[in-house]
Amino acid sequence: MTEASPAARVGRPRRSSRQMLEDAAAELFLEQGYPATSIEQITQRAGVSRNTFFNYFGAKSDLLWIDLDPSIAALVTALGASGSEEGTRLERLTTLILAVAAEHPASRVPWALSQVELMGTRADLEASAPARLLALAEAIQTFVAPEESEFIARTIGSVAVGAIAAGVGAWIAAGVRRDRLETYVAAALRPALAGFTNLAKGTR
Amino acid sequence: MTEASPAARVGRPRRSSRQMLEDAAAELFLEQGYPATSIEQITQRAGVSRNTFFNYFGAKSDLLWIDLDPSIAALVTALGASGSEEGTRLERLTTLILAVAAEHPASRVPWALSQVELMGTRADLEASAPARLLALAEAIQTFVAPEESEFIARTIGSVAVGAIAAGVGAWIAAGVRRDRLETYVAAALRPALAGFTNLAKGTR
DNA sequence: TGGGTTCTTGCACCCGATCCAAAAACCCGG
DNA sequence: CCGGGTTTTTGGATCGGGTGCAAGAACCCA
Repeated sequence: MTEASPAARVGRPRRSSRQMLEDAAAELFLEQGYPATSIEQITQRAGVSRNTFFNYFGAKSDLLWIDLDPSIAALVTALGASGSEEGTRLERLTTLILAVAAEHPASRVPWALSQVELMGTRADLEASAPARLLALAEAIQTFVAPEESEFIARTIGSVAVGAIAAGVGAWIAAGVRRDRLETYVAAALRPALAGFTNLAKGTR
Repeated sequence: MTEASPAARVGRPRRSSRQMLEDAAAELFLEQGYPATSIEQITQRAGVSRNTFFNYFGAKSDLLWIDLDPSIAALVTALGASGSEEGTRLERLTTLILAVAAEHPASRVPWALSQVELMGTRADLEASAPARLLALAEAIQTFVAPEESEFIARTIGSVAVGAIAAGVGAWIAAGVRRDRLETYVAAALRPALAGFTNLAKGTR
């Protein structure tokens, strides 16, 4: 996705181009729309070379996920780092997801998603979504894996991601008067995962 | 996705290029892998011009979905055409999905999916999946919309698609000794949708 | 002052995708 | 059997995202 910036304290320092690139891109996307804006235009406005863009972003579509990527990564690491506290992993899954959702800054509402039709981001947004969502699904799967069959673990991963996506989508679509993110995610996630409790005796 | 072929009985007849293109592509993907195979190579082996490819397929990645696209389309139309029989729409949703799954030919197991790592189809497969899955999610959403709130309808769409994907994935991964497709889809779909029944009094 | 390291840049290239105009192949009415 | 109307095929041109590479620039430290 996005190149990590190890902030090396040796060698040539980066020209702090990253933020400038993001800003230039946001401006141009608003002016002309996403598809009509070429990477060259972005780098031109930012005052750097075209290739420099790829030092900071792996793809043009990475710009669409600037607001969400940190929280997605946070959730993935949270799932990986969670020790064995009390409660079934399925219960703790919901808790963890909602906790990360609660920590997501209310200000960071992805313009690429809220203004899809205005900026024409849909196509690239769709194409670049699975890379994020599948990473999430896999993290969820391995998180619940110890207490579920492989098949059910995978299913929970897919289903949870679907629910999260629906929740986040509703949160974005709600407009400026929107409630807190956890509210939407919880409302979608709860019923989606309800059917997986006590599945031991049954379909498994 | 794939261009419709109205089979016009006037004008220049199509060379039966479509099947030839599919075959040539399948061969080349096996020989060299998907990313290493260019559209030009495919059309060359099929004996047609490069542009002809785009008369039959909207994108290279359409080749990856040859086996699944018909069933996806069938499900979408089935959801759209379903009159008002008995039972809640949520119940009929499962029935419809499983019916379409049951009609999917057992022979049509997408090689692009079963041989992901062998043929290197993952990246393009991911990028082209949402176009299909979102169409499905929307169809499901509008199907259950009359009996659910907008938010819950959307959530059901996302969650059901997640479950279906998990089921189909397991079906493909099961190898040649796989059971019938409906079995896997049912096992994933049932628990995923269970939590949405009798939601009227509660989270709604 | 001279490495070693990292960032930047230019250049070349590949490939998927789109657009357009011309030619080819067919059907049918006259 | 000849000449529109229609559709497919094709070639040519163009665009833009993405990759690879090698040279140079900017910095730190010894």
